[in-house]
Amino acid sequence: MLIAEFPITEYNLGTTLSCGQSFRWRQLDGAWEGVVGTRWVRLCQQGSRLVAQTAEPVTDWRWLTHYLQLEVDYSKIVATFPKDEHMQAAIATCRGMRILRQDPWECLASFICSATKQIVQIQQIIALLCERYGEPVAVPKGHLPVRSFPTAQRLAALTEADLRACKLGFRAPNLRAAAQKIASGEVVLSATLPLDEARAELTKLPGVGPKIANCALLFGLGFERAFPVDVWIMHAMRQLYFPRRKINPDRLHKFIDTHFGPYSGHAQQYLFHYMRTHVGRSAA
DNA sequence: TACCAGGAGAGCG
DNA sequence: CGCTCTCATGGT
Repeated sequence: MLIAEFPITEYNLGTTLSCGQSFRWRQLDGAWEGVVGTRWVRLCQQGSRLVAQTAEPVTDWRWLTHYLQLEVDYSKIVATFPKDEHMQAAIATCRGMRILRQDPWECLASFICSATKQIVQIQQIIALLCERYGEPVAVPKGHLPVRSFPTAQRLAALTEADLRACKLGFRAPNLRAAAQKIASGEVVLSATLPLDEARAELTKLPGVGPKIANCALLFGLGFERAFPVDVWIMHAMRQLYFPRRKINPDRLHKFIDTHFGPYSGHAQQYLFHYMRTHVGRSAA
């Protein structure tokens, strides 16, 4: 099978693939093209069905349904979000947006590249890394060649200069060292440890602090309570939840832990996308 | 042009 | 502990 259809409800594919949790999807002729693991795939949402096309025959589609989290009950998650006006506005804006389940290494490495970069630039950096150091992936006839995201082993073998040439700047030594520690097993990407321990493991890596660790935990390792706080979320907190009040970091984390519920990571992504698309960064 | 970007970490008082 | 500075590069 090169083409499969999946019934979907309350799923917004476009928003999900372009909201800043992943960086390799491109919109082309009303469809989305990307690479999941080592497979090229084209996705198209037609109302309540999702059409997926691959380059090579597929019998087991779980790699895709798991990545897209198609089996997840959307309304159950949104029902746990707080009922405050800002969250409700964010839900209205982002309806159907899902949290993906990405490859943990690709996700971690991508967010190591993301530090103080705009999303467009992150996409460029990752495109360069894949183009130069990824493995070729099968594509349909006549399609431009595509490569997978480079493994930790591959990046670990590069020089800092190789990475700087991919526009990583001061992130280059961090990505290199992280790749080496993951490749050697010195640091483990665990989806089964308690959240705090999994985060502590990740922050052993150079260039990985709480924000980037939480991104890897949420988008790659399935920790749905991991709550990345970047500049946009700080704007949301200051502008929406603590207007004209000084934010004490300790109090902020208590608020985050208690206010947003068991799927706070999802709620975070709603606020992030809402701020970027409908509120803006003014009055920071 | 000046400011800022899905930050982290060192140095300082 | 809390603040400031630096890191590299390019978008707006």
